[in-house]
Amino acid sequence: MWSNYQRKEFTTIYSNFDKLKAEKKELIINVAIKEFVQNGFDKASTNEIVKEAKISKGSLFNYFISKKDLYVYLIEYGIQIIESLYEQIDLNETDLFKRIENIGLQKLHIHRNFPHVFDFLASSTQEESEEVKDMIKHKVDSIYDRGTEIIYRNIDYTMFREEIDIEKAIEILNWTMFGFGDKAIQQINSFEDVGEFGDQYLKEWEKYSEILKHSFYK
Amino acid sequence: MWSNYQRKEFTTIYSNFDKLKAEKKELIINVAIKEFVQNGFDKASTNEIVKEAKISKGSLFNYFISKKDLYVYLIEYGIQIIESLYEQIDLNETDLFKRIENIGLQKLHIHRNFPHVFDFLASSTQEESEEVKDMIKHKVDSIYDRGTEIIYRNIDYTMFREEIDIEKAIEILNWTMFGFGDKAIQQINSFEDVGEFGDQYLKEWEKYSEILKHSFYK
DNA sequence: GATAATTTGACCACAATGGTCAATTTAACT
DNA sequence: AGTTAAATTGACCATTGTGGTCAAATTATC
Repeated sequence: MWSNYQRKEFTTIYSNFDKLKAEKKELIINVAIKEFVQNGFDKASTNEIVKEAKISKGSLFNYFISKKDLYVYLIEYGIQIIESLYEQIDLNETDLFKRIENIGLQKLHIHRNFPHVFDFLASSTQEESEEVKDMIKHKVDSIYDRGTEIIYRNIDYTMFREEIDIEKAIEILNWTMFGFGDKAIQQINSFEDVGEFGDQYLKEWEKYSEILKHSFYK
Repeated sequence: MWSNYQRKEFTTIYSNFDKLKAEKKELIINVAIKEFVQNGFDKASTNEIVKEAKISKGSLFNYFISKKDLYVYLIEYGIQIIESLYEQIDLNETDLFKRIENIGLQKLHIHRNFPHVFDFLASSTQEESEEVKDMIKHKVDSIYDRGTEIIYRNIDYTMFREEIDIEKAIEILNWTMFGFGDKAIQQINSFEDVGEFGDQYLKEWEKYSEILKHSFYK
C-alpha cells in the first residue's frame, strides 16, 4: 500500500515566506528594509541581509526568487501598512490638529513593529536603479496622492483666521509634525511601554499644537 | 650651459590639488561630496568619482594619496565653509527672525557653488565606518556646538509673549526653516540668477515668518 | 629643444556580488 | 519507529567592482 502523505504540489508566490511564523518574518522584513533604506536597491547586499536576519543564503532565495522579488514584496508590504493607516483615519474628526495628532499616534504604533517602513517608501521614490524604478513609480507614487487627499478630507477650515494663508499654515504644521516625530522616535527607545510613551507624546505634542493654534485659529 | 629651470623639490600636502584651477577643483569636490553623501565612506566609489568628475584614476590619487585622504580633505573644506558662514553672522541683529533669515540667505548662496556641503557634514556625523568615525567626531561635532551657540547669541527674547515656551518656539522655527529651505532648493534650479531668486525667497519666507510671529511675539 | 610637471588608463590582487544546489536537518505523517 | 516530504544550510561559482599603482604619453615652462 502506498503512502498517502500529502505532497506540496504547487505553491503560489511568496507562500514559502508567508508560511513562516510572524516573528521570523518580521525580523527578515525589518532587516531587509533597513538595508534597502541605507543603501538603495543596487548597493543593498543580500549577504548582509541574511547575516543580520540570521538565516542562510539558501533560505532567502527559497523565500524570494531574486533580490528584485524581495524588494517588490517589501514595497507591497509597506503599501499595505500605509493603506491600513488610511483606513484608521476618523473622517468625522474635522479639526485639523486632532486629525494630524491621531495619524501621528498611529505612526508611532506602527514604528514599534516596523521602524523603517515610512522611510523605506519615502526613499523608494528617489530610487535610481533602472531595475525597480518603473515598478516603484507605478505602485508607490499613487499611494501618496491618495494619502494627502484622505488626510485633509472633510477638514473644517472655518476655524482658521481669515487673514491666514491656509496652505502655508498646513505646511508649517507638517514640518513641525515631522520634526517633532523625528525627535520622538529618537526618544522612544528609552521607553519599553509604547502606550506610556504615547501618553507622554500626546502631552508634549499638545504644547507645540497650542503654539501653532494661537497663530492659526481665531 | 645647464638649464636653470626650477624643479619641484618638495610639496606640502594637497598642493597638487590646490594648484588646479577653481572650476576643476570645485567639480571634483562636488562630485566627491555627492558620492559620499549618497553612499557613505565605505561604499562610495572612487571609480564613480573619477568618471563623474571626468578625470583619470591616476589624477585623483595624485591629488590625494588615498580615499581616506580625500574624505578628510572634504570634511575640512566643508568645515571652512561653515566657519565662514558663522563669521558672516551680524551679531548686532538681535531679532531672531531676521537672524535666521540672513543665515538662510547665506546658505542659499553657498548652495549655488556647493550644493551638498551641508548634507555632507550632517550625514558625516552618522558615518559608521571605523576608518573615519573618530576623525569626524573630533572635527565635525565641535563645529555644530559652536554653531548653535553663535546663532542664538545676543538674541532679544523680550519680544516674545510671556506665556510662550521659547525653546519650543525655536524648534518650530527651525523645523519650518529647514522645511522651507528644502522646498526652496528644489525650486532654485528653475532660476538662473540666484540674486533674483534670493529676492523671491525672502518675499516668500516673510509670509511664513509672519504666521509664526503672530504666535511668538507680543 | 630640453626638462619638469601633469595626466592618463591598462593593470593588479583582492573582496564582494547575486544566485545555485547537493546535502543535511527538521517536521509530518502512518 | 519508519518513511517521506519540506525546510534549511553553506560551500561554491562566475562575474563585477574595489582602492590603488605605475610606465608611458601629454602638456607646460623655460
